Amino acid sequence: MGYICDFCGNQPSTVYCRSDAACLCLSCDRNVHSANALSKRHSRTLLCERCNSQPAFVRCVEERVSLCQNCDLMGHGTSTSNSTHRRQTINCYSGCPSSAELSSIWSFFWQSPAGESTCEQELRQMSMTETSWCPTENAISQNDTGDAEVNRDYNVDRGSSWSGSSIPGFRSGPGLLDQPAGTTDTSLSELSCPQTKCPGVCEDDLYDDFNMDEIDLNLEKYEELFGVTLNHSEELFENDGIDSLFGSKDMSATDSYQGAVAAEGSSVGLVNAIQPACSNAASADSMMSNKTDSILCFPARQDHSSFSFSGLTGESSGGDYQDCGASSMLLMGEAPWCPPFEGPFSSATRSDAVMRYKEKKKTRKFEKRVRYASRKARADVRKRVKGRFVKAGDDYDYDPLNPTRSC
DNA sequence: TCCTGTTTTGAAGCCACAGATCTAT
DNA sequence: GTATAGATCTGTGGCTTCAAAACAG
Repeated sequence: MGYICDFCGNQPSTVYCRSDAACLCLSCDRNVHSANALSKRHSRTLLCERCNSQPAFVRCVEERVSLCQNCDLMGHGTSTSNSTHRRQTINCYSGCPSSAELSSIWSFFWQSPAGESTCEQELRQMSMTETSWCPTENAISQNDTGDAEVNRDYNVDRGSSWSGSSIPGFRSGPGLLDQPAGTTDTSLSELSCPQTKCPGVCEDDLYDDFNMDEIDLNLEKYEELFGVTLNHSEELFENDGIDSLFGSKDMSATDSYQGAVAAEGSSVGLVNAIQPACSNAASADSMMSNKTDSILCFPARQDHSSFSFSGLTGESSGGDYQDCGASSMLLMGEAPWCPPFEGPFSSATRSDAVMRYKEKKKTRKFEKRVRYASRKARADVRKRVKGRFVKAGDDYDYDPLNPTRSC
C-alpha cells in the first residue's frame, strides 16, 4: 500500500478500495472493478494525499488536498491554525465511473486526459453501458455549490455499509465539517446514530452488512466475562433471544452486540473483547461493515483513557485502527460519537424490526469465501467416490462434468 | 416433571492434488 | 545475496459419520 498503484505498480495510486485494501490508479481501478458484478460493488474512495495509504474521507478546500481521518485530525485539529479550514466530505463510489464522472461526484476532482495512462485511455474507449456507479446509493446529494455532501439521514445509506463519509468513528457529521472549529453542534447525536435510540432500530443496516463468517470472536457467557447483566439486550430480545435475532451461527455478532451493551458496565472489557478480531488483518473491510456497529454504539463514557488496545502489534498504526473501524479519535481518548442507549424502543418498532430480521434471516446466505479460485475450479471438476476425491484414473461414482456417470 | 426413543441439525473428517510456502544446497 | 530443487503445507467440494439438540410420547 503506497504511492504506487498496487495493481500495475506503475502509475501513481489515486483511489483506495476498502474491499481489496488496495491503492489503485484510476485505470486499474476501472479495470479491476469492471471484472464482474461483485467487484463493481466494491466501495472506493480517493486516497489520502498526505499519507498515501489510507482512504480519504474529507477534502480541505483551502489546501486542496484529500485527507484521511488521521491526517485530517493532525492537520486540522482544534489546536492548529488550520482548524477553521473549510472541508468537504468525500463520498465513496462503486461501479466503473470515468474520471469525468468522478468529477461530477467530487467537484474538485479532475484529471486531464494527458495525465491518463495508456491503459486508461484505452479504457476510455470502452462502452460505459455496463457502468453502474451510483453515488446516490451512498446518499450523496449535490448542494448548490456542487459540493457533494452526505445526506444527513444515514439510513439512506443502506447497503453501502460504512463507506464514504459514513466512516465509523468519525465524530463530526457532514455539517460539522463545514463549520468553523469550536462551534457547538447540538445535533451531534443525531448525526452519530440517526434515528437510533437503540440497536434494534438500526438493525436493518446492521444485518444487511453482516458477514460474520470472517469474524472469530468466540466469547461466551458475558455475564462471567464482564461481570454484569445484559439489561438492555435481555429486555429487547427477551422473546426471540439474542441468538435468534442475530442468527445462532453468528455468535460473534451477538458477542459484539452483547459486549457493546455490557460495555456500559465494563467498557474496558468490551474493547479487549473486540480487539483480537480487530487486530486480525484478515479483513479490515469486514470489520468496517460488521463490528463497527456495535463498537461505535456503546454508551458514552468519560473514562475512555482506560481503553486498552494493548493486543495490537507494535506495527499497528493509527491507520490500522481506522481499518478496524475503531476511531483513532476514540483511541485518543475523545468521547465516542454515539449517544448512549435511551432505553427500549416501542414495542411496535421492535416487532417491526424483529419481523424484518426474520424475513432477512430466511433469505440470508452464509457464503463461503474461496481464497483460491484455481483450487476451487479444480475441486469442482475432480472426480469423487462418496464425496471423496479419487486418484486420477480410478473408478469413480460421481463426475462433476457428467453427473449421470455412476459406477 | 422426568425419562426414553426418535428426528433433526450441524460439525468434523476423509479423499487427491495443484499451488504456495519453507528449507537446504 | 541469489537461484534452484526438493519437501512440506494448504485449501478445495461432496459425502458420510457421529454427537448434540430438539421434539414427542
